[in-house]
This record gives sequence, structure tokens and C-alpha cells, in this order.
Amino acid sequence: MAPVKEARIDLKPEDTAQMRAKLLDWYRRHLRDLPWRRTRDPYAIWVSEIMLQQTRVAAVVERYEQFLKNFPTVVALAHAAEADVLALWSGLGYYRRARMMHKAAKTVVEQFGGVMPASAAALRDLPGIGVYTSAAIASIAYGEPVAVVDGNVERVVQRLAGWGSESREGQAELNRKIADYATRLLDPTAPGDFNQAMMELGATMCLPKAPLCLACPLREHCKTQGEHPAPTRARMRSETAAYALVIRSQARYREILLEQRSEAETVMPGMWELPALADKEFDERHQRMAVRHAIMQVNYYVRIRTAFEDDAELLALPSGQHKWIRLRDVLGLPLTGLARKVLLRADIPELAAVPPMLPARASAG
DNA sequence: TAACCGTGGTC
DNA sequence: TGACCAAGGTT
Repeated sequence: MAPVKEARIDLKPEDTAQMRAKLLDWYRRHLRDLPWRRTRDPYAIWVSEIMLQQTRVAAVVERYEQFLKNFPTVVALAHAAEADVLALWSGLGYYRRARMMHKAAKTVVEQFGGVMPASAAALRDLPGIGVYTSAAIASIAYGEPVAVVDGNVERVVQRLAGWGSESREGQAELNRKIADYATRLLDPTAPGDFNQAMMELGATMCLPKAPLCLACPLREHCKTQGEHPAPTRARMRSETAAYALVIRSQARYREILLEQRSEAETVMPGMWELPALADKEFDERHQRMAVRHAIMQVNYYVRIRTAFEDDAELLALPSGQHKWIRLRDVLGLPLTGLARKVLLRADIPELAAVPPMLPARASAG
């Protein structure tokens, strides 16, 4: 006798078999050629899954290979300095992900002899690896039959099953039902491909706003044909900010003034940024550039002012530690996303090409 | 459980 | 300009 909870899921065995076949067939013909789909190395897949958390595929594609070039194995990552790991993460956001993965790599080396845990349950014990990520790595790298539930799968299942806002149950109960459905639907003979197919379907067909139902391989099995309750919106606000680009020439090289955020900050602790201006207002003649920078619920409209070494009174340098950094070493530091963006757009010859490898340890430590 | 942690593209 | 959103985890 089936448990009550599962009995509410309307999925007949013959439907399941058809849906698996249609979805896998569609996936194998339409999958995007992404770098992490060319490997079964559990470490490389781990890196991709951490980078992909709440982050767009396009942003990850740019960083994934560079990260693996610098840290090709879990042992290499474990032996790296945290500042170097963060430097390669600069601009990706959610920096705790990088710190936790670095910490987990050390655990893998110290406790497991440098061999990645080979099951979802064991992976789950590492910092930064939760229910989703452990299932993703285990199914893709090891073929373990565990279903993933990410934002895509959640939406796809809700539409397939017709579970919408009319249900009175709590979010926790709904999440259980979704995980149950995904587990029932999972093709145990190809769990890695199947999981990726569900996510790919959500990412490219079963879109949040205007789903492409007419081209969907599962349309005949879908209860809603794309309906989905509109998610509640968070409020955004705008602010202005102003920073200084201060460059000085030394005998053989040029240096830029940067400031290191306190380790006690809750946001981007210990990372390097441009010095803030004491006064956000300044003459347009001194403006080097203007950029928008979205952080969480705030759109910052940022103006960057050109300044010089003896303009110190313009700068607000009360707490943070500031330092002159050689321009050629700057990309080796853990920069905030905003600092990185400004420097890369500032047309600075020393930064003309993003180096594929981290520079030798910068002098800013 | 809900708040918190970053970002760039796009409309 | 303002707002939305993307392969979550932690506390």
C-alpha cells in the first residue's frame, strides 16, 4: 500500500515511461553545448554547480574554464590561498560560495585523501553543498538515481501537475510534493541526463513568463499548459554613489589606490574596492565614467571621478585600510564586482587583457 | 521560516 | 529609471 502522500500524485506508470522517453529525446537533440557538459569529473561538475547557484549560465561560462585552469583539481584548490580563489570569483557574487567551496576542498584533501565523496549523502556533508547540489553532482558524475529540484524543476513540476496558488497547503508541504513528483518521474537509467533535461526544459521552454508550450515535448502530459502563479515582487530602490580612480606613476610602473573592506562586514568582507569620495557631488569635468551597479535590492547609479595622489582630501578614508597596488597586479586581488567592472571599462593599458592565469601573488597581502 | 548573501542583462 | 530574474545554502 502506497503512503498517502504519494497517492495524491497523479502519475501513471505508462505516462511516466512516455514522459521520460520524450524528455530525454528532446534533451539529446536540443541541449546547449556548455563546457561542464563535456566532462564527468566530479570536481569540475562541482565547480560548475556552485557557480550556477542563483547565477546565469552566460555569466558562468565566462568564468568556469578560467577557474579550472587555475585550480584544475580539488587538491590544487585546497592548496590555494583564499584571496586567489576570491580573485577568480570577483564579479560572480555570493562570495560565501567560493569561501565554502575552498573550505570543502580542504576537507576533501584532509579527510578523504583528495578523493571526492561518491554519493549524494556524503557530498551533502560538505560546506556549501545542499540538497540540490549534492543530487546534481551525484547524478551527473556518478549516475546515482537522485532527482534534483531547482527553480526550473519546481516550475516545470508545478505546471505539469497543476499545483498552483489555489492549494492551501504550506510551502513546505508543496515542496515535499514537488520533490516526490520529481523522484517518481526521474529516469533511473539516465539520472544525470534526465535531471539536466528537466532543468534545460525549464530554462529554455517552460519559461517563467511566456512558456513555449507549442514546442514543449511534454505538452500532452501537462495539466496547465503554462499557467503559473505570479511570484511576489521585492521592491527595488535606487541610490547614487561616487568613487575615485586614483592612479600614480612610480619609476617603472603605475599604481592605483584601493581600499580593503573590513573582515567584519556582512557584505563582501575583506574584498578590495575603489576609495569612496567624501562628497558625492563633483564637477562633470572630472568624471571618468558612470555605471549602474545592481546589488541585491538596490540599483546604484555610480559616478567615477578621476583624482590624483595629492587629492587626498577628496577621499573618505576613515576606517578601511587603503593601499597602492600595481595596476598589473590588480586583477589578482579579490575585487568587488563594482571595482572590477570599473577597472575593466576604464581603458587602462595594464588591464587590456584579462590574464588567463592569476598573476604571481600580488604585493598587497 | 524567512532573511540574507551579488551580479549583469534586459525590458 | 526601475524592476525582474538565474542550476541555492546557511542561519
